[in-house]
Amino acid sequence: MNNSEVSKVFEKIAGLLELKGESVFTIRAYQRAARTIEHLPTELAQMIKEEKDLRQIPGIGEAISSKIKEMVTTGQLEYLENLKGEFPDGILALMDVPGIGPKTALRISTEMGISTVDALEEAIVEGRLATMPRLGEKTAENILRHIRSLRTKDQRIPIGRALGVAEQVISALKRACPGIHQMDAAGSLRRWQETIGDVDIMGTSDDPAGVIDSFVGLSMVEEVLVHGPTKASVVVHGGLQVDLRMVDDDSYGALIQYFTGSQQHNIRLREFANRMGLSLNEYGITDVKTGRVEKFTDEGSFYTRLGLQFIPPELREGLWEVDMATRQELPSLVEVKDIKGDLHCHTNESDGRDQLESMVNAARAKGYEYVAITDHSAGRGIANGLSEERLKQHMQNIWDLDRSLSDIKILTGSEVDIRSDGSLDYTDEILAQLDIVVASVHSAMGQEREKMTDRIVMAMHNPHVDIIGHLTTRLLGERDPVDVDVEAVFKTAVETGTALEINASPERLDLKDIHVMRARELGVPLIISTDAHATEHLDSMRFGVAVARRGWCRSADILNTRPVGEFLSFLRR
DNA sequence: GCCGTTTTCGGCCCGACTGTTTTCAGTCG
Repeated sequence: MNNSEVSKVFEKIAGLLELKGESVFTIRAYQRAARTIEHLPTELAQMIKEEKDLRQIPGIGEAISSKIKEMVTTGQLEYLENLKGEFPDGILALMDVPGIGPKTALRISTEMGISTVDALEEAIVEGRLATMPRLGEKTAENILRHIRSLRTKDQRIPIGRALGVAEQVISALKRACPGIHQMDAAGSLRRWQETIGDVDIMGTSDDPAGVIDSFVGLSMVEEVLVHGPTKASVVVHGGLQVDLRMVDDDSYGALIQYFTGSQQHNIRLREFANRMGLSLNEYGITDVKTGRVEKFTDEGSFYTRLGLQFIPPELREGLWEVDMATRQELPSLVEVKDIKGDLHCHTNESDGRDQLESMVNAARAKGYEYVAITDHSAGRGIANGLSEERLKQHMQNIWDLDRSLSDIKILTGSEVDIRSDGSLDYTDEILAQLDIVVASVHSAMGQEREKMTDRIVMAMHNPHVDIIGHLTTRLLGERDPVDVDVEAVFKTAVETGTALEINASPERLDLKDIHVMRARELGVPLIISTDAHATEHLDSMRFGVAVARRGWCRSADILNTRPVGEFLSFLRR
């Protein structure tokens, strides 16, 4: 069982314990464990293999630790099976509908004999649900709406799209309303989580009501859900929900802290504050004894008041960040401005849109010291991959351009296919002539775990391979990751000195955050590249940097923060 | 069920909204 499966089991247990009327603190303990495990960088199975004490993980004690061991070693959990037996089938599915909690689910199930969402929908349409005591028309209607929206819209959307929407909204409002003082996206977007449920925007202004009015009137707005004087919710084209909340300047710090979350981070922070005799909410910090409330115009002073180092939003997942901030031990995270070069770019010689010169000029405009041109190898026929002949000519063109420019070093490279048997798409002679070789999987993605792992490990043992591109080949919301033993790949990377790419394309984000965290722990060389297929894609670097930050990377953990000379000596090592 | 700069026992984040209600339970984030 992998971590996400274990996490889901604990979610289920929490749900069933709610139905059972178990202590809310027990329920909360399981929920917390589930969320923590979801964000854990290391596979629990790996930790057990290495005989690590699972109780080192925050929120995991004796009972949960032994349940994890049972699951990982036997593939099931007796406790869950027994618990399930106490309730009708399907009841957890009912609880997945927003608006239906344990109490309602139990009543629907026992009093009406309904155990599926479909049957529930039918009952509502026929008016049967509304006849139950304490469940009126409005409740029934509300549940129906949620059932239907669960079916019609994607739950979470990739961050690339959500960020685009948020930036459009913010810039449109700033243009329309000169009285805006501050305005930022909060929530999972500000934490740069890879998928986003809805967009939360906070702001302050001379004329909050005017800003709200402009917001609901934006051309991209399809439906207005709520429209009050300080808060509004809308649905924009594509079905994404956007909330805007306007507050007073002196509340802004506490508010954006609160709405940035995560919920788990806020809980940790509030527990910590409680031990200091302070109580936190979205309006400020209250001294419990005196009842005096302190307000904060910015988030930095909020954390400072608690005696904490500022915690970057990307770290706010409720793991160790609060503890480390108390000791001022949070790392200084890598930033976009630290990046000195992009190492994965395509031109129109293979499947890119723009010419070599354009791509290089775009990289120069970024102030990069180096850029690698890595068009596809021949095996990618569909991507207009380069034969050895064409590659040689392409290299010549790159050398010529490189000689004519003094402010940037252009590296000759290739994104070479790792074939299904682990061999590479170019001969070693050709690879040896390139400055940089990115090796990636583009085919036979359905291979079973062992074969896929061997295939990639074999490529890493080729001395010409510098970087493994987009390790899992996933496309967010479109294509699942391949099944690969990530731990084995990381160990090989350390042995062979092969770097792993954090592919910054917002469709990929591959490695993902928790993989980056684990890779960094193990000392895997990491680089961040955009995989640009057009000049504007070079802007995606910020997504890759965000993933690296979510993996707790400092600039020293990322190879392409090194100046050109140092980077070239890494390549020639 | 977890956890500790008061505690190995006795606490556990905090507030808002909604609906069917005469004071609140249920749900959500």
